[in-house]
Parts: sequence; C-alpha cells; structure tokens
Amino acid sequence: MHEVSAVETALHGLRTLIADGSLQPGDKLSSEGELSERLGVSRGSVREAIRTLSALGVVETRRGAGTYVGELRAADMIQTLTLTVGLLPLESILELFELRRVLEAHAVALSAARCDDATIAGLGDLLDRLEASEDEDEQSALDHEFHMGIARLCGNESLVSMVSVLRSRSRAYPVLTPETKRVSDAGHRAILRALTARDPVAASVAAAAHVTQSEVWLRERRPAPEAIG
Amino acid sequence: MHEVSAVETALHGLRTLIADGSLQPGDKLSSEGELSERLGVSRGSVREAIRTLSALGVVETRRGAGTYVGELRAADMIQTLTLTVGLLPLESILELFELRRVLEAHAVALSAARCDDATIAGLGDLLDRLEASEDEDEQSALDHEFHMGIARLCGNESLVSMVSVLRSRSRAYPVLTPETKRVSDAGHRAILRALTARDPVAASVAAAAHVTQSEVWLRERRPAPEAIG
DNA sequence: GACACCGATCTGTAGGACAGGTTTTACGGG
DNA sequence: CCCGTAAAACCTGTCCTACAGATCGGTGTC
Repeated sequence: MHEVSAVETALHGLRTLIADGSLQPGDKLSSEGELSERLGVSRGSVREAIRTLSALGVVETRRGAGTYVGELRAADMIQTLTLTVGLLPLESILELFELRRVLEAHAVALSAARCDDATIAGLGDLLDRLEASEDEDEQSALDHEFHMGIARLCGNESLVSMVSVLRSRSRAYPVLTPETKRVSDAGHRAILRALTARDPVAASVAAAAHVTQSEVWLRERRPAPEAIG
Repeated sequence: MHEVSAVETALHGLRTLIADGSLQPGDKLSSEGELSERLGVSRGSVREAIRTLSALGVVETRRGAGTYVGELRAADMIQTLTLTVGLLPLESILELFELRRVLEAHAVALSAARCDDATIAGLGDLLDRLEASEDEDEQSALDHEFHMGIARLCGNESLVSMVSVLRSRSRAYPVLTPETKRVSDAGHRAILRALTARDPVAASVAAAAHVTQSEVWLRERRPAPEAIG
C-alpha cells in the first residue's frame, strides 16, 4: 500500500485525457501551470510526466508555444526505440536479427507485389553506385537507401518503421571487407531480380538470406565471451 | 544554429556514459546532485533527462536509493511500447495486426519445434477451461495465457516481448460472441494439434489464420469512417 | 555476534524567480 | 477597412532553495 506519487498522478491524468478522446491528435495541452493547478501537483512534476510522454512519442513540446498531442501513429511510437537500440549490447543486437529477418523478408515480399518499373530502375542505379563505391560511409548509406527504399513500398508504415529501427544499429558495425562486399552485392542483385520478376516468395527468401548473411558476419566478429570465475 | 538545451546536454551525457561502457547494466548512477554539478545543469534538468531514459526502460530509479542502469535487454525496451500502444486509435491497431500475424506465426513455428509433452498437456487443460468458460474476463485471460504460453517457448525474448506488446491492446476489444467463440476455440485446437505433431509449418499457418480471424472480427466492428466534406 | 538506533545520503515534491521564446492584442498609418 | 508593427500576455526552459520521506551505512549497546 504505497502512496501514488505526484508524477504518476500527472502521468495518469494526461494519459487518460488522451485515451478517452478528450485530447485528439494535434490538440494543444493546457499550459503546465494550469495542469499543475488542476491535477494538484507541482509544475515540475507535470513537466516530468510530459517528459515521459515525450520520450515515448505521444506528445511533443515547442518552447514558448505549448505541448501538443502527437499524431499517435504506430510508426512514430516504434521509431522511439531507435535511441534505446543504440544502447543495447552486441548480444541483444544478435537476438534482434531474428525479428529483422522475419519482418524485412515479409516487407520485401509485399513490396515485390507493388513496385513499378521506374522504382526498380532507380534501385538498379543505386546498386550500380554501391558496387562501384569504395568509401565505407558511402557504401553504408547506399546500402541503407536500397533496403529502406524497398521496405517503404510495402504499404505498412509500422512495418517500415520496425525494419528501420532494427537496421539502425547494424550500420555501426563495419563487416564489409572486399570479399564480403562481393557476396553482399550478389545478395542485393538477387533481391532486385526477385522484385523485377514480381516474385514475392523469391524476394522474401533473398531478403532473409541477405539478413542472415549479415548476422553471420557480425557473429564471427564478436568478441569471445569473457571467461568468468 | 540553436543552442543545445540543458536537458539535452544531460541526456547526451548520460547516454554517452552508458554507450561507451562507463556505466554497465546494474551500475548505480551518480546522485542527481553530483550529476547536476558535473554536467553543469540544474538538478531539475538532470531529473528530466533521467525521466526520459526511465520511460524508455534504460534506467530505473528507486526512491532514496538512487538510479540504476537497467539490464539493457531488448525485451525490456520493447515492453515500454505497451503504454503507447494503449493510446493508439483503432486504425493504428489494425495496421499492427500485420506485424502481429507475421511475428506470432513465426514464434509459434519455433515453439512447435521445442515444446515437450507436459507443456502440451498443460496447454490442452487451458483450452478445456477456456471452452467451458462463460465469463468474458476469464476467457480473455485464458486466451492470453494460451497464446503467450506458446510464444514463450520460442526461445527469443525479444520476439516474445514484441508479440506481447502487439497482443496487449486486442484484449480490450470484446469481439467474442457465442458464435465467434466456437470459431476461435477451433482455431486454438488447430494450433495445439500442430504443436502436438511438432509441425512448425502447420503451427505457423494455424496461428496466422487465428490472428487474421481476430483482425477480421475487429474490422467488421469498427465504426464506419466519418464522411468528410 | 546480533540488533536497534541514529545520522548521512538520496530521491520526490513544492514553490518562486527569471530568461527567452511564441502568440495574441492593440495601435497607428495607409 | 486593411495591414504591418509594436507592445503585452502567455508559455516553456532553467535554476535555486527548501523540506519530506525513503534508504543506506556506521555506531554503540546488550
């Protein structure tokens, strides 16, 4: 039986206002001072509650103007995971590869059924530049552009956002050597061939294989677990 | 060219301490007063930065004791989405059904290859009670226990957490009528049969079909889009 | 050695004050 | 009447002080 803290009170109050529809997406919250008075807690506690909702992508604050309810889109909420994924240890990143493999493969399959010739041509150009590039940062950027460009075609923003989050960390690990890059390039071409053929199953398999390949390379390079005891 | 705010300074400082390994999981952060002094911002700003990390599951604070770095497990981070999923409008929930279908089907497939006889027997008992139950809350609880019980067998905590988040909202919508409940019960039995046969593909298909069925029921009951213009 | 107690430390909360933005209002000129 | 400008009102961002309540650590007593 512990007393409910002031910040929890404020958080619950704000959450309820949004959940029951009193505050719609885009609406302006009352000022911190007014909320402080109405909820019976100090302004500092209100600010901490707003910080919590802000971190989760539920509201956004503009200095001098006020705090506004976000668009409440699932994709935005998922995107907030990017910060935390950046803090996970390598073991957790490897665990997430399974999610990435399943979701990215699914997204690519959907995209295979929806892409048009112009988009495919653009993706081909991207691969040409990627294969010709010798700069690591440029390679990483083009790789990301290629994969996300395909994922965005799938038609489900939440899925795109999730794939984006799961890919966000991998870019930080340089696993591309001249040798592995050839394999990676071949994987990209396989995905593009499947898209060209409008073959969702082939695209899914190619994407899954490509992700798995990245996982294997990363796993080979991880430091050995420290001996304890 | 806008000046970096105090809270951002504090947030960046704390994030860096965790990212570069200076603070390991379970470690205690310096006190708010000390951080305030070291980072050159007020204690209130430090608290707001800590609130942000706390909302994202990166740290946790114990009153009187201090703030500690969390375990930095992906599953914990993902779990923080539960609060936000509870605020999404129905349209967003429907969009998330695609993620749920793909991920839950995959999880069940993995579980089919790992479950033992005792677990399957326990799941069968659950279904017996679910089929006999006439209380909505009890049905919802048993349904959740059945599905999560299976998902937990898959061996990937992040996947389990994601499925848990995606399921968290659906329980709030009562779509079960006497008629639909019979279909739902049959779906559960189909999943259990596939598990008994240790057949991942059959289990995956059965799970996907079950999720899709729920989606259809929810879609039929959603209010018609308002006419605009 | 076990236990109770007390002081130090830390988080939780409140209130006040001011700086630096933004929005609204009022005013004056055309 | 319309418009643009300047002032006023409002709001968030930040810092400071103060104190309550919880927890932890050390001390002394039995």
